[in-house]
Amino acid sequence: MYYYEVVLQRSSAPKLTYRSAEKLSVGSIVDVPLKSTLKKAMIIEEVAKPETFDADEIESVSEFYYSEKQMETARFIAEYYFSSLGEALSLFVPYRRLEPHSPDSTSGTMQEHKESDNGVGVGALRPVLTPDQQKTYGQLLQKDRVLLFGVTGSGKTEIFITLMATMLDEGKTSVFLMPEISLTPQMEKRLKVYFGDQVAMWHSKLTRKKKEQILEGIYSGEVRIVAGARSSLFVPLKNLGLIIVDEEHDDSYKAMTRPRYHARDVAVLMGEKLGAKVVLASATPSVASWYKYDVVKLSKPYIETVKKYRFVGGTSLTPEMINEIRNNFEAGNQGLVFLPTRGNFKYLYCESCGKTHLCPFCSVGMALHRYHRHLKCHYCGYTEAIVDTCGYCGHHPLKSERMGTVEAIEMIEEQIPDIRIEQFDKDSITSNKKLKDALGRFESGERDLLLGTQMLSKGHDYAAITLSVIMGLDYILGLADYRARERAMSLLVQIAGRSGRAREASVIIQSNNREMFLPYLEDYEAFLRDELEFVRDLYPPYVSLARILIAEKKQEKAEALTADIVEKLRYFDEVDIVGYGKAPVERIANKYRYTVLLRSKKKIPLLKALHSINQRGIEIDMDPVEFS
DNA sequence: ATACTAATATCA
DNA sequence: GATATTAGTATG
Repeated sequence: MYYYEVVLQRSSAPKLTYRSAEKLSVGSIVDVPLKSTLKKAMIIEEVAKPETFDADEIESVSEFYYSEKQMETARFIAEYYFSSLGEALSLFVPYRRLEPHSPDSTSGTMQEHKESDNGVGVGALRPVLTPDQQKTYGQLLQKDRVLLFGVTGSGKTEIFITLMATMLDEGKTSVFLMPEISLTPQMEKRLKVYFGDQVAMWHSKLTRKKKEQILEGIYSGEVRIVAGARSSLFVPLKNLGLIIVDEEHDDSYKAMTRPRYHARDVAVLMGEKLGAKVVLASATPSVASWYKYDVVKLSKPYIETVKKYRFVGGTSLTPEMINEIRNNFEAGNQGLVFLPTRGNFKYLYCESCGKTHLCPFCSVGMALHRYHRHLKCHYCGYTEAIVDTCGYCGHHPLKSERMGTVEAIEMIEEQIPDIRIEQFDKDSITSNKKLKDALGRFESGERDLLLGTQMLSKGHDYAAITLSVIMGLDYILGLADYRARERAMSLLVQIAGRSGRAREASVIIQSNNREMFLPYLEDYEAFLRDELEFVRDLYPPYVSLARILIAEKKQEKAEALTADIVEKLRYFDEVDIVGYGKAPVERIANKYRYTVLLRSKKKIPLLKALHSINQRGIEIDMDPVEFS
């Protein structure tokens, strides 16, 4: 009789031990009886016969299994991102055994499976590259892990396609990550031209049927390129040669539910484990990746265009901005208006000098809590009375208002009666079809103005836009986030990049921090250099951050648990407690929320400290990107 | 996680 | 006193 420790699928339960008359391999997916039901479970380890209890028998063994590499990666994710192994493994789609009754062929690694040559004799179709693209492609070939820094419109996609074609010719498969499901249809069209049925689009919103079809293709070896959202990382491709992470700066790569992994970082890890090349790419790379990885630049835009930047003041749609929109409209051109998305909080900022009222201890914006009549730092919890006068220039009163998409549209329509506006935000774009329709109406010229939130910045190709209006950048700058500057800067460049693809364009930037943005408009590298100095010794990539979330029905309990955790953490002298207290969003789903923010120069001591205090009822977020 | 159990609140 | 809701605990 054999005994095995198993973890339950999608469960945070501890490891349990079951017995089997047959020898089974680690990674096998089995059905086990628990209480009165059957559960799916994964075999983790063979163990000796337990002495303190009688183990139940494994009910059945499925034809699916996790490879050693998948197991290793899942172990890492569970350890580093503080999930159970059962939860981490459940991210992956398992492999399928080739022969149903193969005698324990040990769980294969991804590389062990040699691809049967799928009748690709003529070599994969490739786009024609410009000399610049060709050169960049050559540079990428030489690196195992690299950040491709290419301005919008520089033709990164053709280079990706060429890389994937090369992989195909070598008998290797590729994964191509994009931050948003909404971006997949556009990319699908381009990829299909070159790869036909060898490419499949993958994301969590696919129907079960569709997923099964694609998996069938992957198992049979027909599908050799998987492109899509972050879950594409976990499909069972054999012989993986390349992982591309497009728009690598995008926070959507960080999972907001357990396991709270960062797909970009896991991609790098998997690349190392599997010996696959990893290419991160962005027109506005994250400061962290810029610091960590070798950079290859592709600077020459595909189509050279001229952009005129202009800064304007104010905090809402000013007559000046409406005039710009009107002029552009009357000249028969299309335009784009961005305003910052939702945001649960309002911050105090000075209309005169544009500065945000900051926490004296954290250099982040103090949030206005009107209900409590106070200001609060969302990092350390420091609170103070509401101030009314700007600490920098003495101007008063301070402003705290923002404008939403609906108000903006009403205001523009009122003053430019004939203009046709397409609303483009979370409220109006609730499905893929609506997205396609909205973009379709704009592209066909049925609409004159595209007005929306963050969605506008995400890599969609728009036709010949000649005017971009970017509102509320100061609001983003003032967010309680150590990357507020990075977010504002990247947003500005991304949105500006949507315009002027075909001809000269104007970019109107509403900000009182002209001097902050101006030096970097044509030189993002300079920004990255300066920003690295700005965060040195305080924030990533120089240190690691971790955030502990405590949520309890009873406030006293949450508070006590927080105090208890903080007390325990004081004994770890390599870990700084940046701050702790009520979470910015104090109550969600009837639970009182508290947070602790930690900082450490070294990962290992930080992980050790966190593992020592980990318990149910708390959530640990490694490398957090959100602080609400 | 989840089934099961004990403890406690709710209601007629 | 019976039933609904919540908190606690063990699961193999």
